[in-house]
Amino acid sequence: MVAELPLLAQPEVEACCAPVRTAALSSDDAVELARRFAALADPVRLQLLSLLATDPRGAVCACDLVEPVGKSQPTVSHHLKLLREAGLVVSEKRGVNVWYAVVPAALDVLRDALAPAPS
Amino acid sequence: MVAELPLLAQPEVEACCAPVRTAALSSDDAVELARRFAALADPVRLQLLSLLATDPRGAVCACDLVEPVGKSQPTVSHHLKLLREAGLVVSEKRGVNVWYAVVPAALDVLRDALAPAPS
DNA sequence: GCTCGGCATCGATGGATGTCAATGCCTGAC
DNA sequence: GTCAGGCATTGACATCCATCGATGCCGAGC
Repeated sequence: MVAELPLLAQPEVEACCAPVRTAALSSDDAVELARRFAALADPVRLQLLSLLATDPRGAVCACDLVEPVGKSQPTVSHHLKLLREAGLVVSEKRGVNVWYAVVPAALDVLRDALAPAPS
Repeated sequence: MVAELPLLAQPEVEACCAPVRTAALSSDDAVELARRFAALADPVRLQLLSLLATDPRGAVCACDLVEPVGKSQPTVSHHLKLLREAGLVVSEKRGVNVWYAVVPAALDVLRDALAPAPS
């Protein structure tokens, strides 16, 4: 339904940690989950994610991400790197430009971690 | 199904911000959402939330929260304060002790913010 | 009154993080 | 080869944040 451009290849996303509300979190699981939520704990990164997730092309050129968030190019590049390291986005070089796309499955994992306990 | 003890009163929880994957986030919404996710971006706070959410009594005495997370009493108190300020937990004094309970609706709000865009 | 126990607050410290200017590295065009 | 543009990296700086010891406050019991 989209994509004149091929979408970026989606990586496998590993689940993580029992849902917070279902079982007591182990210390290791808590560290890992916190690391992932930390990627969402910045306004610039949330705006970037939102821009990527809502673009009808399914991906956005890095050159089109700087102006909307109102930060310098190095700062945007820095946040994109963090998002990439958190597995929330993927990137791909296309000629001179770099295109970014969200990894929906990675957001789903975080969503599941907040799911209510069964019954 | 629970509660010999009365559960803590649940406050109203205000929704916040269009879902990240549905519409482009405004700058203000992004700041507010980031503030809420920041409350989840720490292992100790996630463990505390998990302890509260999974306790069959629906609430836990602060005195029973220090040992499980392996941090000092002031540190635990500090994190509980942040969780309270983020609206993720509520507290109530019962005699000498203070009891804490999660606010499930507040976690649901964060979950909804990560919901996939409607088809 | 005094004392003890539970929790919050304060103050200090070390480490993580957001930001930007300057710079480096590629790639494509000429 | 040279040049220009796009993005990443570096270095520096300021700010925030997690942590803990010490201390304060308050309620219950004596």
